Formats: sequence, C-alpha cells, structure tokens
Amino acid sequence: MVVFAGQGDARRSMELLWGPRVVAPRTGPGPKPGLSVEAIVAAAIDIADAEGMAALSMRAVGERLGRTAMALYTYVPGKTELVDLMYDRTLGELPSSYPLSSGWRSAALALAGSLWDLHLRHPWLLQVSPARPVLGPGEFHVQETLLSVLAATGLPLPRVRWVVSALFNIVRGSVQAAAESRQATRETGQSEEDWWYARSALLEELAPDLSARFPTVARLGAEGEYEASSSEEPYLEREARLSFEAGLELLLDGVEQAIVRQG
Amino acid sequence: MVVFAGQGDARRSMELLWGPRVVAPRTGPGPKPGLSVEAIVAAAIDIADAEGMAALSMRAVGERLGRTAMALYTYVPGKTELVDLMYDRTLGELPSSYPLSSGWRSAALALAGSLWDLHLRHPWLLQVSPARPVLGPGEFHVQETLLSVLAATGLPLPRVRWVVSALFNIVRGSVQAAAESRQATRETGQSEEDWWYARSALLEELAPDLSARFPTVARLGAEGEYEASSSEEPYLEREARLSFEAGLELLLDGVEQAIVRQG
DNA sequence: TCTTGATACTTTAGGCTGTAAAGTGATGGT
DNA sequence: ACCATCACTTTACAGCCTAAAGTATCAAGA
Repeated sequence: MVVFAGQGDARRSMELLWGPRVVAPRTGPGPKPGLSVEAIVAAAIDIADAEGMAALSMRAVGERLGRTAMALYTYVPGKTELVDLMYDRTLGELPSSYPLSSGWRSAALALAGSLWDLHLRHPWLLQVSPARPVLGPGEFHVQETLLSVLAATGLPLPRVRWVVSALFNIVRGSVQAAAESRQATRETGQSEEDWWYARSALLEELAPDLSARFPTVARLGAEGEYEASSSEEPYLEREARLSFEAGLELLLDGVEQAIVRQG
Repeated sequence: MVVFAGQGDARRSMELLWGPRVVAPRTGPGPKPGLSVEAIVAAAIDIADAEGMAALSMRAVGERLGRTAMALYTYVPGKTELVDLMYDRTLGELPSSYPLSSGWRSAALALAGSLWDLHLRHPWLLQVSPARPVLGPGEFHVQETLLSVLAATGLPLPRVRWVVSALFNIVRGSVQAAAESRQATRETGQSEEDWWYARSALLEELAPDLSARFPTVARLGAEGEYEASSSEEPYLEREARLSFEAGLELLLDGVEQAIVRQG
C-alpha cells in the first residue's frame, strides 16, 4: 500500500521546487554539506537519460555522487520528491521564445517542435505521470509558453487552454512511440527490422486469418510503402514524427477554422 | 539491468496472446490444472482496476486465486507477459460497431467516447506502455475499429492512420488527467478542493511573484469560472472531459477541411 | 582548551518486489 | 506396483525504498 504525503510533506516539496537553487553555505556547527539538491537532481536526470527510468534507484544516484543511497535523504525527502524535481527542472528547459512575427501558426509549430525535442532528449518524462500536477516552476513555465503562443490566435483563453491541451497530447503521444522504439532497440539490441521480421513470421503462423479478421489493418499493411529505412532514421521513429506533424497540422487547421467562425 | 525476452520467449508470448482461450482438459499423468491463463489475467485486471497498477504483484494475484505467487509461473512466463495479456485482453473490450449511417463524424465521436470510457474503467492501461507494440488480437481490434471508422472519411489510408493516431493521443492524454485525478482522490483521501486550497496557499507564500512570471496562466486562473463543482463530477475530471471533447472537435474540423481540400 | 550539540554521512535492518531452484504430492498409463 | 508427469509450495536470493541507529566532523560556548 502506498503511503501518501501529508500536509507537512507538501510544504517541503513546494519549498524544494520554488526555493533558491543555490543555497548559502551553512554556518554553525557540524560538517559542511558536500552535495546539493540540484546536484542530486542533475545526477538523477543523467541516469534516467542514459539508462531509462527503470535504472533510476537511490543507490544508483548515490553511487554516481560517491555516496550511499541514504546520504541523499539529507537533501531530499524521498524518491517521489526527487522524481518530481527531475520532472519540473527538465520542463524548465523548454525554450520560451517563439516570435509571432510570421503568425501564430508558425510559432505554434516551432513550439511543438521544441516540445518534441525536449521529450526525445528526456524520454522518461513520459513515464513520470505525477498523480496530481507538480505545480513547480517548470510546469508553470511550459503552460505559460504554450498559452501565450496560442493566445495569439485571438481565441478566448478558456478555448486556448483546450487547444493547448490537445496540442500537448498529440506531441506526447507521438513522441512516446518514437522514444519507446528507440529505447527498445537500445535495450534489446534487436533492430526494428529483426523484430518485425520475427514477429510477422510468428503472426502468420499463429493467426493465419489475420487479414480476414482485420481487413483494414491488412489493407494498410499491404499498401504499406515500407521502403526499408533508406535514411538514417529508423522506420518507427520516422512514422511517429510524420504522424506528429500531420496530426498537428490537422489540429491547427481546426483552430484556424474556429478563428474564422468566431470572426 | 533489465533482461529482455529472446526469440523463444517471443513465441511463447504470441502463443498466449493468439492461442485458444479455453484449453482442452489435459490427458495423461499428473494433477489437472486448477487455474487457467484467462483466470489469472482476469484476477490481475480486477486488482489493477480496484487498487491500481502499483498494487499488482504476483503475490497479490496468486493470493486472490488461493495460490502462491509461484503457482502462476505454471501458466505465464513472467509478470511482463501477464501485463501484456492484461493490456491486450482489455483492449479487446472496445465495442466495435459504430453505425456510419449518420456520417463518419458522429461515428468517430461515438468511438472516441467508447475509448474514453474504456480507459476510465481501466486507468492502468495508460501506465502500461509496452516498449514495442504487443501485437495481440486486442491491439489489432482497436486499430481495425479506428481505421475502419475513419476510413469512411474517404481520405487515403495512410492519412487516415495519422488521423487515428492523433485522435487516439487526444483521448489518452485527456483521460489520463481525469483518471489520475480520480486515483489521487481515492488514494490520498484528500478531495480536490482541499488539495487545491492547501497548494494555492503554499504557492502564494513561496512564489508571490507568480502572476508576474506567468501572466497568461495567471490571467486564465483569474478569469477562471471555477464554480465549485455544482455537479457530481469533480472539477478536474470535468475539465479533462471538456478538453477532450473540444480537442476532438477541433481535430475533426481539420479532418473535414482536409476532405474538402482533396475534393 | 575542553565540552557540547548540530549535522553529513554510513551501517544495519526490515518489508516489499520478481523469480530461480528444489521439494512435495497427486495423478493416470504401463 | 511402479513411475513419469505436472500443479503447486517452499525456500532462497538479489534488488528496491527507507526507518533507525551509529559515527565522524565541525563551530561555538564555557
């Protein structure tokens, strides 16, 4: 059974999120701190970037900093809060300037691209789903950036929020496909081609009536212009990016129409 | 370091996914099986539905069936495969019939609604992100349903796939917000109102310059017509549903425009 | 200068997890 | 009657998070 943070822990979390990131050196008795919250968060992010969220343990973070796992508890209340900090600090990386001089649409496209890049650099972001919003500066920063760019559509702000939410979800969903494919390739050491080849052989054998049961899927597969990844970009990753761009354009077309309608 | 399934395990997984769900009673020496893969999967789904993915352990599933954890390994290779089965069987629940008689748009809306309901009934679906597609009958069923409904737009199938992907992502993203809010309320025992109240007081205290740093967010909060949940539906859940519906309409507007454009 | 108390960090320990390996006991075919 | 087979349990182990206790280091007060 998971134990949840009480009132006091909530305060502690918020202080870590919003407090000063460079702490004044301690005065008074006792040894000086050898670490800092920010150093711990940075180390944790490095691990998650390089080896995935599954490899992120307190031991691993401690080891990377030359300490034991328990040493971290001097700085951070627990793993949950550490992950919240990783999440919020990483969101804070999103570039904030998207010139509206060539219109809101191109600004929105650029912003969506930044979001995509951010998630591809830190794919574990997608596995971190705080049960409730973290309410840290990074999360506010992302919301502010999205809202302010899309407010340039001239739509009323509550509707802009819906657009923001749809855009955000399209980005996250499609980048997830790209990131997972990349991670699977790295971790299994099996290329997409090998994986597909083995799987489709198995499918053929175990479900020979596949194209009768799922005709549209089969038709799509048959029409598939698979063109064995002529470029560097792996097939699934490319597919994910294309579907991201296409879905985004559709959404923005809808937004444009909404603008026209309301006059 | 995570160890990944080799070739043989892939076969075993696919057999479990595609094989007959009612196994013929064994002949030959030895005791008769007291459980079945389907019973185990059903028990696991029950646990995940009721207590969340974090509460799903092999011990818990075994206990629910009156066995030890290890008994399950007679039927299922490991927890990974069990989760894949849960995922695929649950996707198979999606209703498949969406009459196109009143047009593709209303069919698409109904289908999106079904997807939303399915995810709200089984919120753990969102936490299960198989590194690569499971390729089970349930997954195919969902793809087939989505593709066949949206193929009625008349767009070329590859473009339909992009629409499907965007629609799916909008549903998943917004239902995630709803599900997480619901889960947090259940697990913490703290209502949304209490949570917000405590948090906003803390924010005010720790980040007094909030509305200067994030003016658009602040403006949205100020214009907020929070109307303290007059209905039964909690605020965040209602917000999530509204944003789902609005985002979906925008996307479908974009699709309609694409149809017109291509003539 | 010696003592005191605060504090960074380590050690130990406990309860949880998934699952490998070995043991148990019932069953049906020979 | 024997025996191979197979469902299931027991035991064990490595890993996880983290509570609690112990240790070493430092600054200030007596």
